[in-house]
This record gives sequence, C-alpha cells and structure tokens, in this order.
Amino acid sequence: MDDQGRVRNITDLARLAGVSPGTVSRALADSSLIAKKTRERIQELAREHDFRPNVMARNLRIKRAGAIGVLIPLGHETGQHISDPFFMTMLGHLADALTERGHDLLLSRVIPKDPHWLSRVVDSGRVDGVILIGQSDQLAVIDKVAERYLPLVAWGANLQGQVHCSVGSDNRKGGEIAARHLIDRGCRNFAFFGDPVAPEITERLEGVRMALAQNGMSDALNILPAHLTAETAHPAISKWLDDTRTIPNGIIAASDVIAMSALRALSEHNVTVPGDVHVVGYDDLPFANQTVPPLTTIKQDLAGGAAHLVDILFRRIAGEKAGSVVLEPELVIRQSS
Amino acid sequence: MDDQGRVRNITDLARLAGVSPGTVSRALADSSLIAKKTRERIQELAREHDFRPNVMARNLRIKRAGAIGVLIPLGHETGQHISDPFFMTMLGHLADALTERGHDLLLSRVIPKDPHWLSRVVDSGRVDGVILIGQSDQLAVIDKVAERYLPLVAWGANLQGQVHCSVGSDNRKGGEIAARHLIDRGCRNFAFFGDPVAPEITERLEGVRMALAQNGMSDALNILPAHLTAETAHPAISKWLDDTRTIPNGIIAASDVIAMSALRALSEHNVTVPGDVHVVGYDDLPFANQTVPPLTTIKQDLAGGAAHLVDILFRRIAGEKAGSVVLEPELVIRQSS
DNA sequence: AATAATGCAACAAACGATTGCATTGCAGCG
DNA sequence: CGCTGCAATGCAATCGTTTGTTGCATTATT
Repeated sequence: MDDQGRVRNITDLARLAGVSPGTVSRALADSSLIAKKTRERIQELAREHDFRPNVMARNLRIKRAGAIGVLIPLGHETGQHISDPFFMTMLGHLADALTERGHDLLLSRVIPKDPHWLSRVVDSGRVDGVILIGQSDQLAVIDKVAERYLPLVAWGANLQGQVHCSVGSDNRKGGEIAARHLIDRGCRNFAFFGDPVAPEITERLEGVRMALAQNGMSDALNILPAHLTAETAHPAISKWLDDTRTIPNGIIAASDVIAMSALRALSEHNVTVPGDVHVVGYDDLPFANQTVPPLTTIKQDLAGGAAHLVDILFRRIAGEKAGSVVLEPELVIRQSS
Repeated sequence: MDDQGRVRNITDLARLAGVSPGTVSRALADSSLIAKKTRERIQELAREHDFRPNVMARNLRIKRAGAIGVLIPLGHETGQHISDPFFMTMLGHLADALTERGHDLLLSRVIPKDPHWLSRVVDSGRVDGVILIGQSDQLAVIDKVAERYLPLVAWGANLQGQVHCSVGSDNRKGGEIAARHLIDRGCRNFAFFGDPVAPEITERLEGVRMALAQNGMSDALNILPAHLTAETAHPAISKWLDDTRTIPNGIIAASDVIAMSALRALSEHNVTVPGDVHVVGYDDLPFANQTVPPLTTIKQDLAGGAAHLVDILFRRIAGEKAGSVVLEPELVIRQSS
C-alpha cells in the first residue's frame, strides 16, 4: 500500500485480508479452490477498495495481450486521412465485434515507409492478432508476414496466389454490376473516377471494362485516375468537367466519397443528376442515402465483413486455419441513376 | 528458443550471443555501458533474427503502459454509432498526435450502464491516461474519477464547477453566432434540431436563445428535441415538416450530421435552401462543404482541439496540473444560408 | 484409534523484460 | 610484482500477476 493507503496490487489486498497473494488471485477469479466464505470476503474487500488487478501483469503471465491491432495502411494516397468515412465505418463495426469478445482495439494509422511496419506490431507482443483495413500497395510485405504469422486478416481484395487471408467483396463483380446498371439506364458514354493503385480499385475498374466490352462499348470509357481523397476529389473533378469535351452520361465512382464530390461538382456545372448524368458510387456508406440526390451505389456489407474478419481472426488465434471470404456486392438503387 | 529455433525473448538472444540477458537488454537500448563492439554485434544478431523485445514485459517493469485510452461514451443516444463522422474525425486527429508521441491508442466504445465503466479502464493499468470524446450524460461519474486521477481529459463542454479537465469550443457562443447570422440573413422564425441531453447541445441551444432574446424574438423558436442520429434524423425531420404549420425560415442544427439530413428532407419537401430556408450546421466536418448546397456551419477546430487534448494529457501525465481550454467557434459561411 | 481422504491456503516458480550493484579482467603505476 | 582504477559484463531483484505443488488441518472410514 502506498502513502495514501490505496490498495495498489494483489499483495496489498492479501495483507489486508490476512491471506497470501495467490489466494487473493484465485478468490478474485472466483476459483472453487478457495472456500466460499473466504472468496466472498476478499471480493467484498476488493470492491470496498475499488481494486482491480493489473491487466498488464496478468496478460504477461498468461501470455495473451487482450488486444487486437487494427492497422490502416496508407501507402498510396498519403493524403488520405484516417477520418475517411469508409475506414471509420469499418472501425466502428470492428470495435463492437471485438469488445463483444472481450478484446481491446489497438488502433494504428500507418504510413508504410519502413518495410517493418507490420512485423513491428506483430512481434511486439502486445496484440493477439492483427486486422488490416485495406492492403494499400503493401501486398508483398503483408504476404511475407502472413507466411509465418497466422492471426492476420485483411479487408480488401482476394487476389490469385495471395498468401494472406482476406475478407472483401468481389470488386470485379461490383464494377460489372455498376456498369451494367448504367447501360440499362441507357448510358453510352462512361467515366470512371478513382485511382487504380490499390488492388480493390483496380478490380472494380476491371469489372467495368469487362461489362463494357461485353456490350461492345470498350471505347466509351474515360478514366480520371487522380488520387481522389475527400479533399482533392472535388477540384479534380471540377477541372475535369471544365476540360472534357463530351461530358459522359454515366459516371462510376470508385467510392461513395468520390461520388459525393462528383455530385456537387456536377450540380455546380449545372449538370442535373440523374437527368443529364447517371452516377453510381461504391461502398454504400451511411451518408449515401443522405446526399442530394440520394446515391445509387454498390453496397459492400461492411457489418457482415467486419463480423467475418473478427470471426476468422479468432479462429486463427485458436489455431484453426480459416480461409478467405468473398462477399457478394449488391446494387442499391437510389435517385442518382 | 522454441522448436523452430525462433528467438522468443531476450534470454534466447543472450544465449546466442554468449552474453547475459542484462547485457542484451542494455545493448538493444544502445547503452554506453556496453562496449561498442558487443553492442553492435548484438544489435546485428537481433536484426538477423527479426527479434523485438516484448513490449508488455518492458512496460510492466518500467511501469508505463505506452497506450492512451480513448473512450467514446454513448450514454444518451444509445443508437448513436461509433461511425458518427464527428467522433471519427476527432479520432483521426488523436491517432496522429498520439502516434507522434510514441503512444498507442486503445479504443473503446462504451455504453455506460455500469457506473464503473471509467474506473475500470483507469485502474486496469493498461493505459497511461484517458481521453474522453464527449461527456455524454456522465458528468457525475467523470468528475468522481477526475478527483483522484489526474491524466484524464475530455472533449466537450466546460461547465461551472466541473472537476475534470476539458477541451472544447464555447458552445454557447457558437449557438449565439449561428442565431445572429440567421437574424442578419433576415430570418424571423427559427427551429433548433437536436436533443439537449448532452451538455454541449444544451449550451448551443442556450446560445441560440440568448441571441434571440436580445433581439426580442424569444417566442420565435421551435425545438425538435428527438434523439437525432444519422439514421433517425431524416424521418424525424420529415415528419416534423409534415406536421408543422409554419415552416421556419431559419434552421439551426445541433450538428452537421443533422443538418445534412435536414437538407435532404427540405429538398424532398420542395423547400429550397437558402431560398426559402436558411440552414446552419455545427462542427464543420469534412463533408460539410460537399453537401448540396455546401453547408454554412459553426466550425469547431477539431485538429486544434485534438492537439490540445493530447498536449494537456501528457502534461498531466508528467504531473503538471494543466487546466481546461475553451476554443473559439467560428462561423463558416457557405451556400446554405 | 489409526489411517485415508478431503478441503484450504501458503509457497514459490514462472511470464520477459530493466537496472542497481557486484564482479571480473586488464592496463597502468610505483 | 602487487595494487588501484576503470571499463565491461554478470547477477539477481523487481514489476504484479497466475498456477502447479506442497503442507496442514479437518473430517470420513475401517
């Protein structure tokens, strides 16, 4: 006990109760090895002194960390802020799911300059597993660690030959559905807004290309590949609208955030949606039905995805070799198309 | 070393290097007590085996946690999701600032049913300090802990007689500025959208009331106090627009999220903004200039606020008794007013 | 009454690092 | 050659728990 008489550890409490530290430990764990009477007396004493055993010491002893590392790698798009609503929605779901399993969430936003960014976390001994939100352009690093470290799951693309386990929607199919929908709406001239550096985006674009090719419209696609973050998307799109000769009548945005900027830029150019142009987003973030007009978009089931991520992670922590999951994207039609 | 020959701890590495664990510890810490040659040899060996000392053990020994708890109390508005953009923007800034100081961020979304929700984290020994994002309706609990636990800072209101340290903008003044602005725009009939359960919101409403009173318009204010989350705001506002006899020409929303829903509901009721109604939001979240029309709002400097939170927290961890900070809110005029 | 079986609690060794203090070895000096 | 002094390393206690093993009273069994 310190000067103020506060109970600082299990030994203090043991002294107070007139028993040994081991007994206190077991009593607080409600072990039947300790007589019920003693047990209750000690628990009452703990409550009285507002004492809770030190979690770090406990974790060290039982060799678990009680926390899951959630990393947001920002390799490309260095300007992309952690507050990107996509990350945050995901994070919210993960926080809920992990808390439910009695684990804390150790958040790290990481700009992977040093190739050890991932192994540093993995080997630090302070997490029981790692969830990556997105793969960025770090596939090589991720695969390298995944070879030796089981409890690692990533949200993102599932690519051929990939070593690490991932959960994500079928981005190619998503792109395809989006393009098909626009074709159905009568569009004949398309634009894709987004930077195909991250594998997910590449796949979405691939899907769009496929759908167009199948309809003999391969030549009708323009791409605005600038790094499109919430802050930079609007001016980029605005400038593009100024410069381009023929405004397309079907726009596929690589994310809802980009789509939202597009909506505004279009409105400022007096282009009506969906009158003149049809717009489709990607993600179906919570704000997608709050835009004006509400956004047609390809829904990724983030809640379901988060549940899968956590589920797989814990199975891998337990030693199972759970595999990747690919979710079905779904077209949500609102008023922008 | 385990079966696979992996170096698991400092003792393994010591054996390999033919020295004692203590020497390895010092060598890795680059202590000048160890001969430069030995030091470099050991460091090289560590690199070779990809070994990093266990952070938990280290922290236990040196009695620090290396992590800051960031808690989001959701006492009122239980439906409010962690993905609320306000929280997330704040979180992003905090993550950056904490990482810069070499600390991890332990995230917890907490629904404070149990009055021990805060002390459980504080006394767990796994964090060096705690940042609360918002006070919710938990002022009593927070103050109780703050009496005995210094490294605790909250984002939110700064109320008279409050024990705990807080950083936040002057919500009363913010409300006042918003109302004044609408009066300047010629509005004579007002509505406030938001639930005054959280102290910040109460203060904003108070500010609005003051401004109106000063202009002899005390009677011209309607309040829609329903719990307004991203999901529920739109139907609530929509219904209110249906029911109300006279649609006000000045709307003050308690947050940008609510304002965004209002914009959409108004648009659906064929009420033009800012033609028929002027709308002012609160927060100036990243999406506020992406809405249609871009939102006039009261800016809270979240980046600056986060910097203050972290700064104060670390000064308190160091034993200084740093006090609360009140930031100036600022009117950002865009096209919704 | 002697022995076996039980129930409780204490003891002490981990977990994996850090760090004050003791020890060793060697150079330099008289 | 022995002694001092310093540089480099080893030793062992410590952080606050958990948990296998051991020891001591009781109680049950014959």
